[in-house]
Amino acid sequence: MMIYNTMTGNKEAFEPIHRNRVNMFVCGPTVYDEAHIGHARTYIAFDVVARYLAYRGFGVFYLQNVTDVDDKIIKRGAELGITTAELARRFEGRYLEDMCTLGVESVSLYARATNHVPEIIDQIKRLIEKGYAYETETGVYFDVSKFPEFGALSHQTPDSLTKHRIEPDPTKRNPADFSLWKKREEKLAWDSPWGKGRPGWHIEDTAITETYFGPQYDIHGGARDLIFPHHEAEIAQAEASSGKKPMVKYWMHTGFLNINGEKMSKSLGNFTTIRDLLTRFSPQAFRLFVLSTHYRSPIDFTEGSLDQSTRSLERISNLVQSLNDHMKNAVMESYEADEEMVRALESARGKFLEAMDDDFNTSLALSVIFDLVRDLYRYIGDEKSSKNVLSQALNLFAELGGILGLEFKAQPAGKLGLTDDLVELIMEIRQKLRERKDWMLSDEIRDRLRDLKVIVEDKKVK
RNA sequence: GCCAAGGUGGCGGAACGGCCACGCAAUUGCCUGCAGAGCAAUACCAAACCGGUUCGACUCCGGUCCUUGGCUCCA
Repeated sequence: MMIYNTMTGNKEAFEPIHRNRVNMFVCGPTVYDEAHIGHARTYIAFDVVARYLAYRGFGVFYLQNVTDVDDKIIKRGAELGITTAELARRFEGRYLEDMCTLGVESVSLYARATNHVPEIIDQIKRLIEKGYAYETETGVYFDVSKFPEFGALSHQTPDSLTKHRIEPDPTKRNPADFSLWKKREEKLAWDSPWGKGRPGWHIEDTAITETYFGPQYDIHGGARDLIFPHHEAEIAQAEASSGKKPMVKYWMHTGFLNINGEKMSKSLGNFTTIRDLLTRFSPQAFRLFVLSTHYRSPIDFTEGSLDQSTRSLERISNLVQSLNDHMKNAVMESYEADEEMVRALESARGKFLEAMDDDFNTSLALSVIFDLVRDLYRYIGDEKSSKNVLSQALNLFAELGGILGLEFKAQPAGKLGLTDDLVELIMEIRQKLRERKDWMLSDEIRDRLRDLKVIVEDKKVK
């Protein structure tokens, strides 16, 4: 199994530190606002990574932080006139709901920054003791000049990192030095050896990973924009405080999600939240959309491509529906075509896993599924299908769908405010009309139901 | 300026030194009472441009042009 490692810029054979256990950390959200579809892209991608590792027999511990202390949270809380804790809990709750809707269910533990302040303080203390950090009137800073590897992940040398957009704190020795502890006399503050204050941006992640994983672990993930400075800072803090290198064996980064070819940002007004997305498209269609591009590539969100994904998903769901229908009438017989079909099923699984083994190539893995879909349509089109083959096929779709977090099921009618029984009743009456060849009325029923988003697809009248 | 990724058919999007990706959309045929679903077939040289290597390049090498992202807010 190969994983592309941002640190080395190469695909590397995946070998966890502890035989078949995988410790994996992905940077979670700062909970000051609704989660957007960029978050969704990244977390769906890593959900599939975790699912696949588990499928491959690894014991996966997937840890994610929730940053609930930050300038933006404080600012937003003040705007809304609520405490930072209230604000953070509100958006944390909404974030978890969104993830649940999107089928992101592989995370083993969510860890709040504010629940790990003692560990954060402890780590900062060690950094000062070892001479990697220094205190000024405004806070505690990491001295980048003491850590020559700073910049390795983003492939930059420390002296090239002199540009800055935000005016650096004047008490810092070097503009590239970053904050570990901010001295603040605000409501949201903790006691520390350096007086009241709160953690800097990067330290919560290394304190959390050290708590649960120790100084070294297997996979650290996040979106590309976190490579610098966030992940560089994490490496510096963790490796300097523990003395162990490397902190992380495999660095994985997802590509950005753009909207209509533009970066998503509040100032451009193209900021789309997960909730907004889900009023227009199904979570499953969005997952398919995300997985049809490799996780490292940028992906462009447009209405058109989501429509495409919706239809693509229907192609698979329609097949699974047909397989289930055939199951009802199938007999325990075997046919000539069976052997070939069973071989195709096995071969599809093999190719699917081969694609996933190659740095989680979900796009290629999906093409294997679509090839199989066509083969199965051919198979059941011959009207001779054995129960054995059909159930093997259905099991395979459940198995592979489970890896991708896709269910391949038709939308249930219940969601539309109609009970299944009522729809069944209408179907039965309409079927009688069709037997009498009352096409006018049966077509009208079909059209009217379509207006209600109930799609009727007829088979041959016997 | 520095660093990184990339330019593939009408669209989305993979792999690969020579063979059909796959999906969506389109056209035709089959099937169907019709529609849908589905099957089959078709789409002039699909590969940003210019050189080179090679029997052969979308795929390798060199150069040019362009796009996007990061450079301490950011999944």
